[in-house]
Amino acid sequence: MTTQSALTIGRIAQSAGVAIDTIRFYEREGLLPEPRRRPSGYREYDQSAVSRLRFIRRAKDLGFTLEEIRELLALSADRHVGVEGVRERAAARLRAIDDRIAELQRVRAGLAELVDACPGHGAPEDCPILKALGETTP
Amino acid sequence: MTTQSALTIGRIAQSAGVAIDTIRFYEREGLLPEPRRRPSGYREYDQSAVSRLRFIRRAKDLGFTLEEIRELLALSADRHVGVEGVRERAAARLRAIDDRIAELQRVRAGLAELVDACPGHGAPEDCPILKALGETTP
DNA sequence: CTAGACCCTTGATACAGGTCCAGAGTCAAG
DNA sequence: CTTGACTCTGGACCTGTATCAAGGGTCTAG
Repeated sequence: MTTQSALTIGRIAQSAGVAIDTIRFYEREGLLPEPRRRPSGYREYDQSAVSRLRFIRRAKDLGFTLEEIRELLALSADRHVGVEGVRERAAARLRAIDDRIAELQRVRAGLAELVDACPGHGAPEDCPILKALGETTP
Repeated sequence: MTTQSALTIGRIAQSAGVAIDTIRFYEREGLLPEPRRRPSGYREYDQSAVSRLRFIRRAKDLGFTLEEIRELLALSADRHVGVEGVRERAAARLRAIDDRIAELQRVRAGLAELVDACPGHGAPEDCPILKALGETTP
């Protein structure tokens, strides 16, 4: 089903949509296993490397750090506690996102109030934004 | 009203709640004006330095970068276009926050769906989180 | 065979926003 | 005067996530 074609780093970079340097960087960082090498030293990949790169990209889009992704990858290979671990990490990430959203909404509310109250002209002393930031004029 | 007491860097660090090194860093970066010096070379501050440090801290809490804060500070000193500029920057920041919130909510929805669908046990092949990330088992 | 595209390694660089250190000088209290 | 806390400078270092360069070897199409 899967062709065991030998892919070069350039090819998998292309099909996964990441830079070649990034792939070598991920390898150094332990996110990608070290691939086979040709006698010349060229790295040789198969399709699974592309899958893994896509995994990484999507997880990054979900806001996981590379460190967390490393964990997820380790967990996903562990068929004992793997799935529980993965679900737990994902739930934790979800909570972190919720916290971040709440925080941003707080900040947003504060800032929106200031922007609304600011006439947009006049003396710096009368600007509620500057006032709220704690200054009148330096 | 305000005492013109000579404050050392340690004192203003204390009362503004930032590290001494950070103050020197802000000075180098042009966020704080260079203060007077004692003959010994010690920096001498007055209360306004504390205000400015608090300004910086609050603006940082609102998500402004140091670069943006530098701008805000420059604008706040400009009594011609100052207030308009400040209001505009604040409004831009508000829009950026809204964008970020929307993005996080998209991500959150995607992740929540996966977490809900994951049974939390069983084979990695059956975990929708891992599946969605593009892997079965490495 | 050759030209040009590709790949290798090592190490430097970038961004933001600091933090830490060494070695030396200064200040205030007792 | 001594002691301990404070400050000075200059520069190295940190995290995270890459990106780039130099100098060389390899592969493939024509």
